[in-house]
Amino acid sequence: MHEPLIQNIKELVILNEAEVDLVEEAFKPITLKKKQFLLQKGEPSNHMRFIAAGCLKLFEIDKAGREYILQFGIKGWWMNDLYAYLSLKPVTYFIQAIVDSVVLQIHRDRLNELFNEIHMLDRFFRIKTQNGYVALQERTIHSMSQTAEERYYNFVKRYRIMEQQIPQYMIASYLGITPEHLSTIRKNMGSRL
Amino acid sequence: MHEPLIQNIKELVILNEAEVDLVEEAFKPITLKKKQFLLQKGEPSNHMRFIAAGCLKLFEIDKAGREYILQFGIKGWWMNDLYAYLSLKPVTYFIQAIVDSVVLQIHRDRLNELFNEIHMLDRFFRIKTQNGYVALQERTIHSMSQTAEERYYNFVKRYRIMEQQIPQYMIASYLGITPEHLSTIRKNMGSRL
DNA sequence: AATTTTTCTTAAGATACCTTAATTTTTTGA
DNA sequence: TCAAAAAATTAAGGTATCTTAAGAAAAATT
Repeated sequence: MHEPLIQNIKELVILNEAEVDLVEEAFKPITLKKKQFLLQKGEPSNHMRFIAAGCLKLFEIDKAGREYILQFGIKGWWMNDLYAYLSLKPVTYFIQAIVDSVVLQIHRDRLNELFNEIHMLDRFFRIKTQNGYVALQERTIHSMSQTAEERYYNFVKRYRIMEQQIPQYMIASYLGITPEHLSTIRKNMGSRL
Repeated sequence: MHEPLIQNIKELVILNEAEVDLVEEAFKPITLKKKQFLLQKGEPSNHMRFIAAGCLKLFEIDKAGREYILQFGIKGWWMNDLYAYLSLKPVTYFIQAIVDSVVLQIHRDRLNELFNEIHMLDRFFRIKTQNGYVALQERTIHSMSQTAEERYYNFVKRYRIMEQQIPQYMIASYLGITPEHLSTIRKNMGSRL
């Protein structure tokens, strides 16, 4: 259950056995059925969350009821409404399982304790967040400089594994286009894919 | 010279006097004339950088020579091609002074030493990066869900201080629109501003 | 296997934003 | 203080993407 988490941490920092035990004890599993919500707008987000299995989406719904997907997550990814988590304010996003999933989560208070007990954990989250920031910055550049077709092509190339378990209309939302437009793009790309 | 930096760090974590001295010694000032480059595509980015005065932009230039501004920075902001800094690869972005500026910078090697000497520094950069991530995520959502006019209006409301020292065509680039379109938007907004 | 629900496709008309190009205004530097 | 450079405006025509609406295909449920 906890192996992917420990492996994920050990990719970036060194933990001794006692520390591994501390971490394993602190993270509790949550299982989610397809379409089940992990987080809904207005709730507090008191946990840091790691995806141990499955696939989830983090998204916003605007006043017109339109859904904007900020992030997909699969096994080995971290997912949260970080602003709500850090500020203790109610979340503005939703997190929902796209397929049956397992999430490991730790309460903010316990994680903050762990930061003092395991110095390397501060470092781990620093590096993780830095990497996430870099990826998001790249997405920002691409959303400004590339056409929808280019963005779709790059998404498929980069996230083949995800693409297979995610419906097309969600990918469209992630790319910032309508499902209808993505459909036309796919038709036009034809054999090039 | 170093006060804004120390203040910036002390907003988030506690440093004792010895640690303050260490930090002040480690960060070296660089002065930049308006339009001078701090970083150009292809160079390595071996320093973490803090803006002590002035205003700079971080941007990409695509094959067609078009400029896409990823970030503005003023006094009290951090600025870097984080990917290049972390990966040791050549930078893909440019950093250029918009007005005369002063930057405090520390070499990666020295900063990594400091992470071991001052545990709170790991935490400082973790929190800083988390905040940056949250801000970037919000920008992503807005670029998907808002019109150019809404984005401009929010930019002006949020970054009044910046807006005054930055030419309009750069703000257009940051917002992902053409200078011509921003001009029309301003005309249409008219008295509403 | 049949039915319902979800997802994907197609197409026509609408619109936000872009491109190009010329002109005006503002800022900079000699 | 004037000339040159940089920045902002205007406008016409073009294009990427959206909206709406309907139907087809695929997947889930009974």
